[in-house]
Amino acid sequence: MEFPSTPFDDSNISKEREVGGRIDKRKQIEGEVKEYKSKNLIPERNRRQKLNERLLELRLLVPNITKMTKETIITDAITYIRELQTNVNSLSEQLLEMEATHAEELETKNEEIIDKWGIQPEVQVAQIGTTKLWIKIVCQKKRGGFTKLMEPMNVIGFDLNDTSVTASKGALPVTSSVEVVRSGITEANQIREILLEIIRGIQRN
Amino acid sequence: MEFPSTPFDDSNISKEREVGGRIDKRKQIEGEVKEYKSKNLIPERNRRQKLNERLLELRLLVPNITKMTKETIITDAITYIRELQTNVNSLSEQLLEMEATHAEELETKNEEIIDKWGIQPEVQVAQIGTTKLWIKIVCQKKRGGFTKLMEPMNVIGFDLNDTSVTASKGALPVTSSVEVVRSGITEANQIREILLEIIRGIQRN
DNA sequence: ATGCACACGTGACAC
DNA sequence: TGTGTCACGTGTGCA
Repeated sequence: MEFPSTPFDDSNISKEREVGGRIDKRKQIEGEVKEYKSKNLIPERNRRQKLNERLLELRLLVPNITKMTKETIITDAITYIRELQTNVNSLSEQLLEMEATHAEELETKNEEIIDKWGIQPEVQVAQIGTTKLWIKIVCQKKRGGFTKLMEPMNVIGFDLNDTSVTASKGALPVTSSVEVVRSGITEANQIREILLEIIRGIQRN
Repeated sequence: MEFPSTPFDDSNISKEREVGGRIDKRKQIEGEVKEYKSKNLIPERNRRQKLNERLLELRLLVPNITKMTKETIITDAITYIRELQTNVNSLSEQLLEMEATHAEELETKNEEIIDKWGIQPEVQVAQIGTTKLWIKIVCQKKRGGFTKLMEPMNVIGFDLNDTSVTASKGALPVTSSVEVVRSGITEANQIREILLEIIRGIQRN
């Protein structure tokens, strides 16, 4: 990284360079030695210095500097800001688009799977009492599927009461309140897995 | 949107304001009326004007301006640039991360599906000659699956030669060169769909 | 020599 | 009253 040119500097400050060519000339003309200083002099010097410091700081922040002129520093900063703004815009656009396509792709994949393999079985199990469960099952409708689903549950040791089956197109939602009659299994998640396996078996055959 | 304060302006240019307090004083002192103008005067005016224009342009580009001071314009621009830079960084990071998680999620979903339903059947069909096809099938390995796959193909009217079956764990890759003996179906994609349906039927039962 | 960029000191002006 | 910001014209050095 090399700077294109020498920057402006304040190193001449209070050097004995004939600054502004002002004081000295006046001295020559008037023949006086009265060194008048404006009360503004020092604050103004500080102001200029601070401004230049800020300018250098800005220059440090902006890459691809062409020249070290005050004007070009600002101009380059302007183009750089524009660049950054468009970058931010395009990036957030990409992000949103990607989010959308992501969701869409997942949806497409789900549809594709349903199309190929039928509805993905869904099982919720909630333990109500010590021996009581609430179960919700959604699986693909199939000929004789309901009895095929109920049979193994009896085998496992579940006693169903208050079972509601709402027939919908393609899907078979079942909610049931279950009394666990003879079974050591009481952990909801475990029961859920077992039911899922049963349903998959039915759905495959 | 309201500007916080009056901007600096160049409207005083060439007004009869005792600029710099310089010329007039000199006139008073020397008693002459010679209106000396530095050759630098006009270019310097233009330079200042351009610089201020740039400064205003910069100010226009930066939101959340606190004051209209030259220094604050630059300072605000600096903080704004920093802000934009961090924005760009975080956005591109998010983008990359999202890309990664996206791919990962799809992969997870695929694995999940394979775990639940077995390998997704994959069929490629390429027509070589008028009655010759090249077929590649990858499906889940199953007991008696191969013969179950071959039978219906004979029924459809395919005559298999140069069939290669490479047994792999879980998967059953089959590549085959097929002579279409008695069948009106010659469109590759159509054949592909039929084969897929057959495989799905096998995989379900 | 010609133009350009700069720092300088100053008066004016606003708050 | 001061305190801060500005535009101005200028002299200087650099390319």
